[in-house]
Amino acid sequence: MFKELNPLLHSELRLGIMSLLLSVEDADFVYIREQTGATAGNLSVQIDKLSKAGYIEIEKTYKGKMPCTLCKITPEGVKAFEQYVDALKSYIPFKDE
Amino acid sequence: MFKELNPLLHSELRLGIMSLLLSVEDADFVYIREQTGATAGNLSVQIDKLSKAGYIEIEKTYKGKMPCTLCKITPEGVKAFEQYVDALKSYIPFKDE
DNA sequence: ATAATAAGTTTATTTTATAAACCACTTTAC
DNA sequence: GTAAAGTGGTTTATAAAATAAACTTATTAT
Repeated sequence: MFKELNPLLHSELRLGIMSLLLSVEDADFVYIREQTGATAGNLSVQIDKLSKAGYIEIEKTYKGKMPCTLCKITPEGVKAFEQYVDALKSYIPFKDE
Repeated sequence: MFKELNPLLHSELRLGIMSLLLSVEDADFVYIREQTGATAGNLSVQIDKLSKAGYIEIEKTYKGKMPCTLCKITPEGVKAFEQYVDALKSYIPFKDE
């Protein structure tokens, strides 16, 4: 009847991160924080979870002298997101308006 | 950028309950438990939360001599569900296939 | 009468999300 | 230079949530 919702994606902030990363080549920590409105601590934790699940890749670089954490969605991440959306459809009658 | 996801609805079980109740006139506790696969304890708690939020109405009746808890979605519940779906769309590129 | 089952509820436990506190470094002001 | 403030995060502690286990009350079967 209802498909299981991947708990790693069924989280407002993590879903936002993934949604954002789906639409860009990559994004840095600060940009993601600004776009999602998350606190740095929360973002750090959630990014780490997504990374450990293999849904995103993290590259620590520098922008000038400042540290810069780049995030990029992986193919597994894209697949998991698509499956999550598919599962959601079992709960929700979606129509594009 | 991303709309807020009503935390009361952004829960796998509660979303399932609401989705189910949207499609029927009403449903009893046992039926909801069967359809969602939830344990009775979990279902009891989540139904209570939805009820306290005014999203569903609970009527305690009897089926023969057995207690029977009937649930029915309220207009506020329908509205909240629709808003939740709308918010979800800010995270997810939905297409009907 | 006793045992098993049904329909829930209450309570306790585990997990999760979130924020507060902190660290390393950089820039700005004196 | 050195102190103060700011940037980019991480770690740790707290609050909230989901979930299951244990319990209650009544019913049916033996």
